[in-house]
Amino acid sequence: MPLARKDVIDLLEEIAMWLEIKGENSFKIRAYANGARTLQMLEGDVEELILSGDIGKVKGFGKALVEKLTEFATTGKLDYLEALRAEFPESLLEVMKVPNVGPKKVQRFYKELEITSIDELVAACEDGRIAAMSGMGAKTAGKIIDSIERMRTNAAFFLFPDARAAAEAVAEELRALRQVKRLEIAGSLRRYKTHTKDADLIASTDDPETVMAHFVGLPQVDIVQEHGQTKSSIVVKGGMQVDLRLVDDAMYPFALHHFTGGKEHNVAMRSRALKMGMKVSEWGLFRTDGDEETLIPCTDEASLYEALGLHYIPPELRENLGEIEFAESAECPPLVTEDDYRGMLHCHTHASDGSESIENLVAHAHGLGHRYLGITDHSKSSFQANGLDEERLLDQLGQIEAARKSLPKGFTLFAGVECDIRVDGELDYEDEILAQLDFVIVSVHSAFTQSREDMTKRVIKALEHPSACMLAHPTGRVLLQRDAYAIDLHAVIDAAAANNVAIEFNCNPLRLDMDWTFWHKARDKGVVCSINPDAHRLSNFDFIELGIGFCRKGWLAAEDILNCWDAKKVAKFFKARKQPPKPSAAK
DNA sequence: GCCGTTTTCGGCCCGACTGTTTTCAGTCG
Repeated sequence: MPLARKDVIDLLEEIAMWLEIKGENSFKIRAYANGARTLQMLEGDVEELILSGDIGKVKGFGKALVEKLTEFATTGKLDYLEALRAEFPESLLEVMKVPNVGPKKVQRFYKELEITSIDELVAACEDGRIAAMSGMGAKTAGKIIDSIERMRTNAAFFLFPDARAAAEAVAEELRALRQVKRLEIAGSLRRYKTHTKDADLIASTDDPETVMAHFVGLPQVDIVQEHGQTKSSIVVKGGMQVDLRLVDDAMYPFALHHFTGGKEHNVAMRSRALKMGMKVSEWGLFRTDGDEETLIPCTDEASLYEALGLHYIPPELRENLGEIEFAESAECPPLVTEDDYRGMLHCHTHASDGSESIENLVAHAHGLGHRYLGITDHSKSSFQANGLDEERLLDQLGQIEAARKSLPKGFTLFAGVECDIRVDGELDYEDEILAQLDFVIVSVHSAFTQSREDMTKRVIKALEHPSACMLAHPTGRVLLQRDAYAIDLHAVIDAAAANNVAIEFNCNPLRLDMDWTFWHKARDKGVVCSINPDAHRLSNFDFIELGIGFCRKGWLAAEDILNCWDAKKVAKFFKARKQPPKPSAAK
């Protein structure tokens, strides 16, 4: 049984968690947590990386981590972790997940009250045992019960568009106040993370008291968690937490930068400042000289970066995944914008499971300023989606041909299909049928439980088919609902590059697939990206904006994205891929 | 536990809010 990346990540994360509960040195804990995080992004076969010893060359993996990972990769277990597990009941890891309950409390509850589970914690809060502990009180017990209640009733995470909509609603109310000078949504929403726990708003004002009072009194407030002078925190109806930070307008760029994060980006920025004899926080950038601190004024985030010897780093890239090193020597490449988008290449009509006619889709796309559109209904194996058999597909081809006679001037309509990749990697139509189309998208809609090896082979075989032009939603994940199927995406990316097949960034907010973390490397290997909402109705075109944001996060520029090319170049890309079918003996 | 253009030892990012204290620990981001 090969060692999966996820097993190693889970291992390191679990160790970090136990060390926290034990009350270990926080830097030791961070070493394990950072190791897990680094592995998430590291390319290549993790088992190979460990067994070859190359893992030791990766920053953050020192002697201790290398030894432990080697033991785990060789024997399948780790004595160090077993020993940690033996010290505490495993269910304490669950208790750690309760908001406002951290390692110190977990440890005390366990040692003093023998609490090992969330249920036992609730009981102890209710019967007064928690309140009776030194340093605790009735409020603490009540707060813990509330946290558990919220954790159980609300989803822990919110999808990007839901979270942003909730944040926008609050932001709009606050912007309407004359006391608010500047306000922005910061945090993970500004960085385009696929899902988020809360929203962070940053605003500048001369009158924090009034603004805060208004914030905690908004009609959408369900619970006020904190109400301070510079920071307050509410839970809005629907369950999402929204934090507001208020600063003086001169401090706004520092606060905006700080609360945009991400955490690791900030840590790296502060270390950098220290090395340069400066100090940076949400309250400013200071030159330090002994106890003397002199503020270095910055009018915006760009000047903050400049003061630290860096080119500007767009928010989407701030994850400490190489962007700081990049910005030391070069300007950030021009990332794709919404204005670059010229046409959508994956949508469904009412012939399969969409709700619109070809004409309506064309009119809508044209109305949005698009210059072309690709029609791609499901193929025959997708019974659940009313997939088209050969006869219906050819009939649709005729309809597209007819529709082309009355297209808006300069608009191009591509005839395609979203063709199922069958269990064995074969495509869902004969080559002669596929060859009649302008382009073919291939994707998996069945047998999600195949082994990683079989699924990878299956998809790669489809990419090697001469008609395949694009791989749609490469992992099949449905965020917060269904995990990705097991697949070696790095191998798939290599195959896509070798065969010049585009990979989709499916910007349906439930999919956002292939994940942003892979695009930087995929682009470097020459893979072309195609941003598509996989539209089933007209409103789905709105998802394109999300796709642009997430592809910016993946470091992509307009030239890397098929949909930003003009129709002629797109057609050329499809044609280059498509090869004429071998003459059939029957004809 | 990791790391090194101050360092192989001694650092490691910084601050707000809450609850329980009466100066601070815990938690969060």
